[in-house]
Amino acid sequence: MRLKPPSGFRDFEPRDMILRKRVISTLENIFLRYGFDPIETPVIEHWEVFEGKYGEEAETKLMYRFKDPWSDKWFALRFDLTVPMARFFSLKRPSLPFKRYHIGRVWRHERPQKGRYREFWQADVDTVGSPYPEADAELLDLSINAMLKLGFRNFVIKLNDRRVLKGIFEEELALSNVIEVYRAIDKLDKIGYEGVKTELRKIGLNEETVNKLLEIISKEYDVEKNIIDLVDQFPKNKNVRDGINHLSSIIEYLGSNKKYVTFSLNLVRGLDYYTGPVWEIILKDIQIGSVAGGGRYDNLIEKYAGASYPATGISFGVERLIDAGKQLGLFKTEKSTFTEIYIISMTPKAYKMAWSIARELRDNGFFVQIDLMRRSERKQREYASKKGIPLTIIIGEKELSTNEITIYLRETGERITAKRKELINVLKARIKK
RNA sequence: GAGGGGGUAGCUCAGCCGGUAGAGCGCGGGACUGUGGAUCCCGAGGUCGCGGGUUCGAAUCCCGCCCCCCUCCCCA
Repeated sequence: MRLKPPSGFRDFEPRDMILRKRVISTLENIFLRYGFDPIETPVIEHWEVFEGKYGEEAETKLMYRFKDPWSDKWFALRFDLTVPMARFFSLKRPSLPFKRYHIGRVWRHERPQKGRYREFWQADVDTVGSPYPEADAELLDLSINAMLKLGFRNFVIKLNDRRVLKGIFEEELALSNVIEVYRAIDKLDKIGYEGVKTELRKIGLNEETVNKLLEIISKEYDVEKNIIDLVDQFPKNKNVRDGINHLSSIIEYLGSNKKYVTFSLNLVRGLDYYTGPVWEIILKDIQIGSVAGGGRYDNLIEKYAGASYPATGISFGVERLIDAGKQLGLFKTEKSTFTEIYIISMTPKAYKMAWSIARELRDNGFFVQIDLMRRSERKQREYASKKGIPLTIIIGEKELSTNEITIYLRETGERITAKRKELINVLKARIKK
């Protein structure tokens, strides 16, 4: 019997879960501040729901799909949370704008490596109904706040627009194999200009086109002013103009937060459903890929709903945030229990008193443990301190006779004596509830 | 799918010019009899990834397979 989970799947110990829950609730709290509400959808969907949404490679190689042996129907595990949301929206037709978040697992059958798993959590935030840049800007603003709240400082949001790419490469340069070209320029950060040059030649572009292309993508475009240059370069192209205008508006709404944003003509993103602005959050100090990604997908929902609904969203990669935060020393997995109080009993008689105190404390909302192993007082104390339980209560003959309780605070080594009747209040002063 | 590294106790690993297994941590218990995350003692736990070959004898040498990690690809 193999006890290890399948490749790319993981078990989480309490110490892992305590950190995960903290990260997730931080994100959730930010989402709520911007007025997004939670939904849940099933982990599997009918295959047809996913068909034609993500692109060829995702569908043929990366999705977990299977034929249900009982019904003979094709199903698949969800690949992201955006497409299930689109289905959900089309079924329920909530009022607009529909602002929802969804934190849950998704599955991708890729080769696992650092920061990449086959089962991982996404924290996805989307707005349906608004075609305007303010909806995109709100998500970027939210993202910046979320990153800051988690403790990240040195990050950048790379921003681009699919229409700009389309206008320049498909219309102006009339390239036929754009997908390959996009892939090549997407690698710019990794392999540099010379690397991209080699890739483009490999694709079969002539030298003139290669040079022109490199000239365009190698320019540093300032998010406020110089992106307008692009419009000047292609004055008659509507897609370029629309894209740039949209991006300019987003930047304007961001105000001082625009310092976290950079215009990246080499940002492409793989998923097929994006139609306008796209973005990715990159950590500068750490090589882990992007920790979040998203964009506008104005045509996706129409495939389910019949009518057109513009939408935009972003997904945070929970494991990447955690892995990166751990590596940067922002997060620690030292806590292995939520328990706040351990009650040590010295004798069987004292154990009865300990039991009744435990009940009282639990009734008052404290997280309490008491010995269940009939262990010695010494072993109970060892257990409490090994688990990192911050507060210990000791019950022995002395307490039984005087009706006073001894409280030991592990971190400071401080000892407090409290009358039995005042115990709850003394504890409440020490542990915020 | 391609390349690299690795699989020995729950974890991290040592042992590998062949003589059927060790450490540290962890885990369980005890001494210490009330404020000690201490110290000391004892103990449990391993088909040395799987199968075959060479050999009197294989964790160690040879072959095949499986799995894990890293990189590429792609992405969160």
